[in-house]
Amino acid sequence: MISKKEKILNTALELFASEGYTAVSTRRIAEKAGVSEGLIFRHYKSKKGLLDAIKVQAGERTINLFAPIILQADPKKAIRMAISLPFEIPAKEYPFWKLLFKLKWETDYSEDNKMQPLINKLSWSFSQLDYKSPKKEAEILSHIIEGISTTILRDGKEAQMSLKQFLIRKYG
Amino acid sequence: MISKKEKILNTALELFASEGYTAVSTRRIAEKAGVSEGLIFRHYKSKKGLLDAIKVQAGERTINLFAPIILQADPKKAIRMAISLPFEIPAKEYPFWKLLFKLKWETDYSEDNKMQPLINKLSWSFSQLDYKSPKKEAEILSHIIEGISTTILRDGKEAQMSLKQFLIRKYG
DNA sequence: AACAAGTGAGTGAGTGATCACTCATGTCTT
DNA sequence: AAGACATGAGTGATCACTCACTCACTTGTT
Repeated sequence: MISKKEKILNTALELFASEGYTAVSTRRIAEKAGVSEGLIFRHYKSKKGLLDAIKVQAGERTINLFAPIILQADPKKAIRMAISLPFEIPAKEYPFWKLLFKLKWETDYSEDNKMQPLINKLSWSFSQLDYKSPKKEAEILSHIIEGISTTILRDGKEAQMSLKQFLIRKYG
Repeated sequence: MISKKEKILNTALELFASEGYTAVSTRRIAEKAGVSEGLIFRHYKSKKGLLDAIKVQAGERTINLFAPIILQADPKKAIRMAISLPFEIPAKEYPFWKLLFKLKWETDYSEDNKMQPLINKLSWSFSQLDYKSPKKEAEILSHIIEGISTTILRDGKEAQMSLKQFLIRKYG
């Protein structure tokens, strides 16, 4: 059984992702979620509070996504997993990650870089494999992964599959 | 002498870039630009029309930015110029490019990929230099350039300078 | 040269619609 | 009965946009 509180959060997430935070009214969220508008403010104080709750969830989901890579002891495997990461995201979660990528451009949210733990792990991996500049290699690969993620979120993963193989060969 | 019409466009550009399209009211644009609110609608029919005018300018500026690279006959030089691109943008133009990067995530704008001409040129360059998979190399480098651009627009270019040198060595 | 007629940039009070948010009230569950 | 959950009409504020109007300036006529 999914609670009305969760229903509100999921609906807001979906609408914010596709149309943007300011463009979506609390009335529309309530209608689409099948609850009264007042209930939004009972559970999440304000519209901003609703967004904050989504951001908290975003942080948790990001950690969960990175966890298996961070914990991977084999540097080669860690790099392969990082490259595969954008392809592992199920399509039904696309709205969620789209919203995260949008939020990167909001002034008060860009500060804490969610990618940093992954970059650190990649840096460690390249270091283990005796790359000359592991830190720079890690930064570059993280840019590539982020770029591929962006493309996948916009156009789907199919067209990017061959690029994945190319990267795994290149870094393998 | 800068016309009021231009003043409106520049002010809207600045506010849209820093706070987002929907978050900025036409009243605030008028106040900051030092014109009446009505004038906005005389020159640009609607708020959406104002955004469209900015998008047209964006397309022109992007072409101008890529032009010297596209025209470069030496493939090595073309690649170096592409890598240097994010560092050549003057700080006063940051709001403009920030807005462009934000707009990438708006549903009706993401379709036409402004980067494609640059990717094609890079692909040609790698081909000239006998890379095995010039197309994929070009896609990857374009992701790196876009990632560096994003970082520079958010945090400034200083911290990225060493990465630029690293890339030029790598691809040189 | 003088003046009437016309043009369009520019104004700002005013419009209905919609915004985030409140609160008196109703309906469950125990 | 009582407290938590839930409602939706109502609130002032703000939204994008309109419109009647002014005024500096150009154009046509004599």
